[in-house]
Amino acid sequence: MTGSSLKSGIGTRVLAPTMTDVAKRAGVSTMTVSRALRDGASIARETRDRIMQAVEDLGYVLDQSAGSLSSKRTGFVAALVPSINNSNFADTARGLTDALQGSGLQLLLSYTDYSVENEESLIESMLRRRPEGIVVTGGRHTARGRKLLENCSIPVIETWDLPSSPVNHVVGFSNAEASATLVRHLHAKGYRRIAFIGGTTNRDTRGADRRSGYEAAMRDLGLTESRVMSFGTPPISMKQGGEAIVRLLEQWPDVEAAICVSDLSAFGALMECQRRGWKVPERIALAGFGDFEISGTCYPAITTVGVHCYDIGNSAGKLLLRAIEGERNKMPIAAETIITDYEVIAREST
Amino acid sequence: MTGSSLKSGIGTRVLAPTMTDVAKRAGVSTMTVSRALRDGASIARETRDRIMQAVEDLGYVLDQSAGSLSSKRTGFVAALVPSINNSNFADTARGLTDALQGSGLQLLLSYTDYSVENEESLIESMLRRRPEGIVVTGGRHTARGRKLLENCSIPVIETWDLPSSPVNHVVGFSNAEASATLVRHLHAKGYRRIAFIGGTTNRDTRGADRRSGYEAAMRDLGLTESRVMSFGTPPISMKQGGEAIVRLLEQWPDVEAAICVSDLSAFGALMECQRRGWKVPERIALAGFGDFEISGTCYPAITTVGVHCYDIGNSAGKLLLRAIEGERNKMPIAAETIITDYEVIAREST
DNA sequence: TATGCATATGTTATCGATAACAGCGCAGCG
DNA sequence: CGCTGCGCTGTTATCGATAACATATGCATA
Repeated sequence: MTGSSLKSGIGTRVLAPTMTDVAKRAGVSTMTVSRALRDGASIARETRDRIMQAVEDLGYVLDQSAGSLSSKRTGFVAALVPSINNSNFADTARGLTDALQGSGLQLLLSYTDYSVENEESLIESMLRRRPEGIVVTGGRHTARGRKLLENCSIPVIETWDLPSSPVNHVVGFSNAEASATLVRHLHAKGYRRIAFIGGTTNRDTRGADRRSGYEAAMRDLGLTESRVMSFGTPPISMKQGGEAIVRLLEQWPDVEAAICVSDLSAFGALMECQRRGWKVPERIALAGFGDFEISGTCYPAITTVGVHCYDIGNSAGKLLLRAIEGERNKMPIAAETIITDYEVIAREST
Repeated sequence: MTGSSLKSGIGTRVLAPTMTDVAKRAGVSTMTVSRALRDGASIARETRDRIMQAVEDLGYVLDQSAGSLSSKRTGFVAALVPSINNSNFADTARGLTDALQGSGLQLLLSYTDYSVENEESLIESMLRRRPEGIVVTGGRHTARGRKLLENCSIPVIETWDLPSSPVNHVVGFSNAEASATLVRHLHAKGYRRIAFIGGTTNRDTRGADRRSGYEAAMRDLGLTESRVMSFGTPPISMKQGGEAIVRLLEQWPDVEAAICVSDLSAFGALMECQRRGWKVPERIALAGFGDFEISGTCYPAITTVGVHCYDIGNSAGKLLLRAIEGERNKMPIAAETIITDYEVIAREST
C-alpha cells in the first residue's frame, strides 16, 4: 500500500526542560513556578509574568505524571466502549466529553472491540494510570475484570445496560425491554409473523438482550412461533444484514416484519430488498435499533428505537463528577442507578 | 430524559495498596516486587509465586505513573483525530491500535471535533502526560499547536495529508490530488458539467483540499465553469448532503454529476434524489469520498475514492514504533514521509 | 508602638515506583 | 581451597512535581 517513502532531516533532541529549569531562569523556587502554572494561588503579577516568559522561552510543558504523584490527582477519567466506529457509542463518548468540559478532567478513551477479554486488559491498563473514575459499557465483565472494578476504589459507572448486580453506579436502560416495546409496537400495527435478525454469538451482550427481549415479548403476545435469523459475528455489518434478510425470507417466506439488532443491519437489509425489488414495507417490514443518522435519512426511512446515546454519556459524566467530588471530600456518594428513556420511532419501513 | 433514579449502597473506600504493602506481605523488598511484576528479570519461581499471591490477596494494581517517573517511559502514545463518529478516522485508530499491539505501548485517543483550537489544547494536555509519541490528523495546526509539536522531543506523525513543511514524520496522501483524480475519472466517463458539494468553511481542511483539487482539475480539463455548492458546517451530515443536492439542482439545473466531500453527504444526496424520484445516475450522477461501508452497501452503490484509512493508521503505528525505538537507543531516525495509495472505485451511481 | 492578618515566596518532606549498584550464596573449575 | 561467575535479592538515590509548613514583608488596626 505504501506508494513511496522519503527520508530527510535529522533529529536534534535535547532533554526536555523541567520545572527547575524554569525556576532558575525566572529566579524563583520551583514551588512558585508550580503555583504560577495553576489556578488560584496568590502570585505577584510581575513574578507570574517572568515565569510565563521563562516557560515560553524554554518551551516548557508541565509534567503532569510527576505532579499527580504528589497531588494524588491524575486529572483524567477512563471510558471503555465496545467500538468507536459506526456506532452509538461515539455519541455516548461525546456526551461524556461535554459533561467533563471545564471540570479539569480529561477523558481517555479506549475500545474493547466487543470483547470482555479485551475489556479486562484495558481496565487493568487504565487503572494502572490511576484514573479518577471509570466508565464501562455494559454490565457483564470477566470475573477478574469485575474484581478489578470492585477493588479500584474510584467511582465506576456501567452504562447502556441495567445489570442485576451493578458494581457501583449505573446509567442505562433495559435492552430487552426496549426490544420488547418494539415488538409490541409492530404487533399493534397488525404484524404477527415477526422475525429477529442478529449475530450468531452473545459476544455483543446488548444485542443478545435485544434478542431475548424479542423472544419474551413474542411469547407474551401469544405468538409462539419465533423466527430468529442469526448471521455473522456481532456486531453485524450492513452487508451481513443484507445477507440475513435473504436467508430469512428463504427460510420463512411468510414472515411479515423483521427486527434487526441494529440500524446498520436493518439498513443493509433494506438496501438488499431494494436491489431485489422487494417492496418495504409491503413485502416485508423492517425495523432497526439505535436511531442512527442513517435510518432517518435513508429512503424509505427506517422504524427504530431511539435510545438517548448522548444523554447516557452526559448523565454518566455528570454523575461521575459528583462521585469524584464526593471522593475528594471523603464523602463518597451512594451508588446510583439512572434509567434513561427510549422510544419507538415509527417511520416508513413498517 | 432521566426516567428514574435509585440510590443504594454505601461507599467503603480504603487506601489503595502500594507496592510496599505487597512487599511486606510477601516478605521481600519492593524492588523484588517490581521485578516480579515485569518481564525478564531473574526471580526465583517460589518468590514470584509468593508475590503474585500477595498481589492477588491485596487486589494490588501497579501504579504506572509512579513507575514512569523513574523509568522515563510512560508506555503510551497519543492520537488525535477530528472525530470518532461515523468517520474514516475510527479505522485509522484501529490500524494504529493493531500496529501497537504487543509493543507494550497503549493508544490514548482523543478527538478534536475538527477544530484546531481544540487540537491545540489536546496536544498540550496529552504532552503533559508525556506520551512516547504522538499522531495527529492533518498538517495544519495553530501556531502554538505547531510549536508544541516541534518542541516536544518525541516522534510526531502527521496523517491524512501531505503537509508542505511537516513537523516530523508524515503518513498520508494528497486530498487535492485524490479529488482531482475523481474529477478526471468522471470526465473520462463523459461527464462535463460536474459540481462539488461541501461545507461552508475551511474548518475541515481535508474537505477544503478536496474542493481545491476539484477546482484545479476542472481548470486543467478546460471546464471553466466550476459549480461549488457550499452548505452546512463541516463535517456535513447526510441530511445536509440531501439539502445540498436540492439546492444544487435549483441553482444549476443542467449539472450532470456531483462530487460530494464525503460518502456521508453523497449518501444523503442519493436518498434525497430517490425520495424525489430523480434517477441516479441518469438525472444526476453522484460520487463520494472515503469509501465508507455505506457507499458499497446502498442502492445504487456510490462511486467513491477509496483511501486506505486502516493502512494510514497501521503504517503510522509501525513508523512510530521504529521512531520510538530510535529515541530509546539515542539513535533518532530521520524524518520520513510515507505516501499512501488511493483509488477511484466506480460503482452504480455514476 | 505593638499586634494581627493577608500576600507572596521559600524549604523540606513526600508521592510510588525504578535504575544502578552492591552483596550474598552456591556451583564449577583449576 | 580459593577464585570466578551467575542467579537472586536488597539498598540507596532519584525521577519531577506538589503538600504542608515556615518565613518575610507590608499595611491596617487597636
